[in-house]
Amino acid sequence: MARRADAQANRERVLDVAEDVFGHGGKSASTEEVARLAGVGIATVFRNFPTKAALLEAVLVRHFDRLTAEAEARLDAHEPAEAFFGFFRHLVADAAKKIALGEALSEAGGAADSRAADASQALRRAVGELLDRAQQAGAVRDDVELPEVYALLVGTSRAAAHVPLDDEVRARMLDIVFAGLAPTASPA
Amino acid sequence: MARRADAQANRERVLDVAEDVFGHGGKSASTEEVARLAGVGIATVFRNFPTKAALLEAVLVRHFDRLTAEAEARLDAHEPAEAFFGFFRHLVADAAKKIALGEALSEAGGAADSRAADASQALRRAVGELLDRAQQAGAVRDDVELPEVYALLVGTSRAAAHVPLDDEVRARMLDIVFAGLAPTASPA
DNA sequence: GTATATTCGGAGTCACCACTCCGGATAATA
DNA sequence: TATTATCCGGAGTGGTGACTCCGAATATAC
Repeated sequence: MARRADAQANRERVLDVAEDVFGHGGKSASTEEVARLAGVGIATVFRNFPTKAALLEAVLVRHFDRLTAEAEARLDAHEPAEAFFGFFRHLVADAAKKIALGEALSEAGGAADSRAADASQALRRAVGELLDRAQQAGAVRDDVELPEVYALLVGTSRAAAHVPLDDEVRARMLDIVFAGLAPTASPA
Repeated sequence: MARRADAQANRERVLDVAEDVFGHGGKSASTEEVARLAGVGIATVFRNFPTKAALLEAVLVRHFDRLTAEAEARLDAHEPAEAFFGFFRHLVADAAKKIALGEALSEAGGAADSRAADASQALRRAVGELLDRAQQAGAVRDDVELPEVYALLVGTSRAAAHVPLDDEVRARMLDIVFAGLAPTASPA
């Protein structure tokens, strides 16, 4: 019932800054830097997020949730092919700016118990939905399944995040993958 | 001129163990663990490799060199298509067991000055050669170039290294990429 | 304006890890 | 076997980074 306003604002600022810091330096970036850039003391960070892992998790959950929402929005707003390929491009471009996301995308699959794993699962389901629709629309080969598509999504994301890849090369890389997913590609 | 034999043996054992340790835990694995598993004192590790970075570099150079040799060998032993696609598969399967390799593949591009960067460049050139031959043989689209192919190689490697991907899914993932590289894929 | 419960900052603690030092051990030589 | 130059192990050092503690500060309630 006391100073709710500024405390809440601080929490959100920390989250925003953390997304940025971990986005640039990966998860090995230090908590102190987050505090410094957020203009608060270290204690404030730890008061809101009891652990560095908790902070990282909060960042990831928010990021995953946003991506899931984006996937669902595209499902409604676009035709199936555009929704699927457009989201693929969107996610990879996003990952290019957020190292931690790529790391998390792959590792969240392993970590069984956490909100981040849940959020990651939700995203995966959303991608599955996108894929289904694209296949029903005949824009993607029928014989591909989610695991390999998701692996490709993760892989291209990580490539984009770690290699200094200009936009053009990234686009060409994705075009190759998309050609491989297209139904007209070399009949088995 | 004195104890050459055991010192040399120790150095090699350390290198072997380091490849394993960094392969499993990535580059953040500790030097002490390398020493412990190699059955030597920490000092012995540092006597042979003055720095953790130097040890890591030695591991990577050796690994890159092996892969480059493998690429060149396949160029001689197989027809162009089999050489290219076979090596692609080989590298990704290798990376699945060596986390550090995937990390290094992507980062060695950035680090300008080091033997690891040189070795990485040599590997890249070998892949370029493989690609050229495959294109000349008509097994790969003419309009793709090395940067995007290499990015795909790095990305699929990282996906294989971090996601618990069974062999089958990995193969299906690669089949999609290969279909995208094939000349019969959707004409632009 | 005063009281008070909440939040703040940053110095302090602790664990970990890269790296060094040095007295002891040992392979090669004679 | 005795000698010795080389190599060895592991305790010690310094620095970094996650996390805690507590006195100061401040927003709200009266």
